Amino acid sequence: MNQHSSSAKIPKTRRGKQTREKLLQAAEIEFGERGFYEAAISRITQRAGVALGTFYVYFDSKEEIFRALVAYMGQLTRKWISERVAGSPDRLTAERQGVEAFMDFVRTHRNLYQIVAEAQFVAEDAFREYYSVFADAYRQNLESAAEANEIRQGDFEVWAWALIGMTVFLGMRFSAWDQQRSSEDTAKAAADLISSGMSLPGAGKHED
Amino acid sequence: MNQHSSSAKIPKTRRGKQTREKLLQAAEIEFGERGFYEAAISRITQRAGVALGTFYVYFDSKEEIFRALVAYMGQLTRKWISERVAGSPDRLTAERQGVEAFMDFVRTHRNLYQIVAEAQFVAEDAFREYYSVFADAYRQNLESAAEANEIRQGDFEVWAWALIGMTVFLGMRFSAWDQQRSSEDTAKAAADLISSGMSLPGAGKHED
Amino acid sequence: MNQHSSSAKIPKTRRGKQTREKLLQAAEIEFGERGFYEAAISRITQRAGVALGTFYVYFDSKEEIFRALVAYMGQLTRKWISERVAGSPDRLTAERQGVEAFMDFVRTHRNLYQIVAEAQFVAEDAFREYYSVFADAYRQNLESAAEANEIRQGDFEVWAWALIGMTVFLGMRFSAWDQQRSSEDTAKAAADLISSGMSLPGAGKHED
Amino acid sequence: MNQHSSSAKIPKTRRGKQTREKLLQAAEIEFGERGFYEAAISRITQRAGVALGTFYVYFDSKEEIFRALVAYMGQLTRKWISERVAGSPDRLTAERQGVEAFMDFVRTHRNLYQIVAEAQFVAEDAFREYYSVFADAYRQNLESAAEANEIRQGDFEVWAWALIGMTVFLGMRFSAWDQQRSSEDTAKAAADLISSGMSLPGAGKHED
DNA sequence: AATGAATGAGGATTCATTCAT
DNA sequence: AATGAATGAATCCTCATTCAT
Repeated sequence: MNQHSSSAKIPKTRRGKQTREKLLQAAEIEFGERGFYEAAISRITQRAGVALGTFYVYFDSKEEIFRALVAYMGQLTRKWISERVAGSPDRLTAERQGVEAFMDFVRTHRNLYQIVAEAQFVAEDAFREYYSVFADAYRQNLESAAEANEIRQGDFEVWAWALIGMTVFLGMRFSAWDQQRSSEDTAKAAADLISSGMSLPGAGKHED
Repeated sequence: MNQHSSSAKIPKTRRGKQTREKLLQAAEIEFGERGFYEAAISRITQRAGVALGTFYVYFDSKEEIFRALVAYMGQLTRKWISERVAGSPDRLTAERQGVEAFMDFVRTHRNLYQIVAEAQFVAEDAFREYYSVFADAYRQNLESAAEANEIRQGDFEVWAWALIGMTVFLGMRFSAWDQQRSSEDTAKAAADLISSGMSLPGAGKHED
Repeated sequence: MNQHSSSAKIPKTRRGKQTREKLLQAAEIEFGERGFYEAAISRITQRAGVALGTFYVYFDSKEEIFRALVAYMGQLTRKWISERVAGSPDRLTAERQGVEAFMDFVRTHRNLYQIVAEAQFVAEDAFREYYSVFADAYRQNLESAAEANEIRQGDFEVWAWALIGMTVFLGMRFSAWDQQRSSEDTAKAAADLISSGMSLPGAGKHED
Repeated sequence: MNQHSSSAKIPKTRRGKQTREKLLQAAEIEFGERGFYEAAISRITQRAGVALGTFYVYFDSKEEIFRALVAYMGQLTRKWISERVAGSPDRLTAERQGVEAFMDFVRTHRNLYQIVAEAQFVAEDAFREYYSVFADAYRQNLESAAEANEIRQGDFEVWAWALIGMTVFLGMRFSAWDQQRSSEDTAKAAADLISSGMSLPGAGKHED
């Protein structure tokens, strides 16, 4: 199951597939550690244990493998989170679990987080794609939850992006920068804000 | 008012100050349009109308001027937002105005937004500084508001970063990527979420 | 009719011969369109519909197939021209027909012309061979014609090369570059010069 | 008088001009000896005694310096020939002197001849330009000569290209390939052909 | 202060050729 | 005969930085 998409140059033999995979793994490390611009193809091939030219047997350019990686990250992130969120009793619990899952994801895959973040500058379309997929799914979830009367109505398009931004920044601040707070704790505080808002308990809602 | 200054090489003559300013302005455009890595000092000096060597009269390196720019952006953003938020009757209104102000800031200074975002990879400390200043102020505001009984109690450290993340992503999505929605509209929806949360109106708060 | 052959690696099976032929044809296009240096073996094999490695079953190197092609061009050009010139009533008519034939050859086989011309740099010996064969034949024709009293005596060695040069440049200028003039017209003007020279009709010949 | 044209990147100091000139001279040797494709910028700069990067201070690319060289060759060739032909008593003598001059030019500047010839593949427009300038001048000379009654009327457009082709091939064959025949001798034989044609002395001219 | 020439390390990419299967 | 994966030398070009004037 060759997950990492690309264009042509698909290996036909088992050996080829293995080599491609080795390159992808090496690239993940190299890009994650040094960033796109400081990364060197030669270092990727060295890490992969193949000759420089071998890289170009499987990828057209440095940018192409980067994009392939971002797309792969998308799959990986979604899988990671959906597994962790699956089976939530309700939307609000799912929120908390989602934030926590993402924070743990960043802790576990710091490199991958770097790659996605830098895609904003290197391959903006891939970057947009990455988050748009999340946003779409998010919006649908919110709609479903509203229909199921688990949450109230709202502008879910905006909410989705707001929640993603919140999650990403919490992951950046409390997972990538330092890990002084537990993911669980942080997620709980975030879920509290999301579900109840900041206004005083007694205050009537929808006051605008 | 030489806003940008940072470390050494401070010009003494009036002419020197002008040249430095011209370089900073040129750098803002160049970095904003092409990003740090694709930007070239030679192009900055060309834009500024000075010789290549002149750059090194005022800055030690490419990174230094970039940092100076990020720091400057911090001042600019804070000024822009605080002006727009000043005089809010309450915290909740301030929230809405803050989001809207940031979104408009991104619309107006797209280049600057790029620079700050890329600082994450080029000058991480400057990037952290940029947001930490916001987060600290935010937390204090929340604390004050809670004391003034405008909002309820909460984990303001987390809330501050969550709110910043929301704002940044909404700015990215609905100001930088496309502007199909008005800032006002988007900010209102965000403020709605922030103040009241997603849970059903009737549901008792603080159920955890 | 394996016209192209040159040195080693001659295929024994029918299938082998076909493959070799396919490679030669693909090479003709590739070299003709892109020139020797910009041509790529991989593109030749792609065009031929075989794997990269297959190339080296039939040819030792890029240069070898190029030489084979130049030799083939020689045969082709001579055949084309001699057919068009055969049966000329006299040398002077043959001249005109020869120029015209070459010009049409260039129009019809623009790629081949490119290959021969570039051989000057890639395989100088093959290039010299190509033209020397023409020059030798040309000289002999002139000698025969002189003996048959169709033309006057002269330094046929030089004349032969001069006439070839004329023809090649006319083909280049008025067939390869643009075709604003008909081959017939151009050939007529050239033949006029060749047969009668530029000097005034009355002027005594052989004045030196 | 910076003869070698180019685009921008014009040196402003004396030192700069000298460096540019050194590069041009080194390039002439490198291109002449190895051809465009086998030539290496690094070898050019080595020969010129400057660092690799210095090349790009004065030229945008390998192709650009090559073009500059071809243009320069044009001036050089024209100057060489016109000096040698100046003062010819009549067109026919001028022809002989022209052929001889070109042949000697090739003997003396074998490298330059190579460069121009290869331009056909590397920079076709520069190549066309090179010969078109000659052809235009040639045609005008023939027209003037005809008006002065030194030669008869004819299709001078074609004649000009024919004469150039003749000259080039004689230069190639008897100056570049080997020098067994003297330029003088060869030119005389060529002039004989050009002025009187091949047809028998008695034969009426303009028989078509 | 300003200039602009010079530097050279660094890196992406191409491609002819080899070879195990 | 045919395949296609692997190789690595070769080369162009960029650009931050230095320095003499």
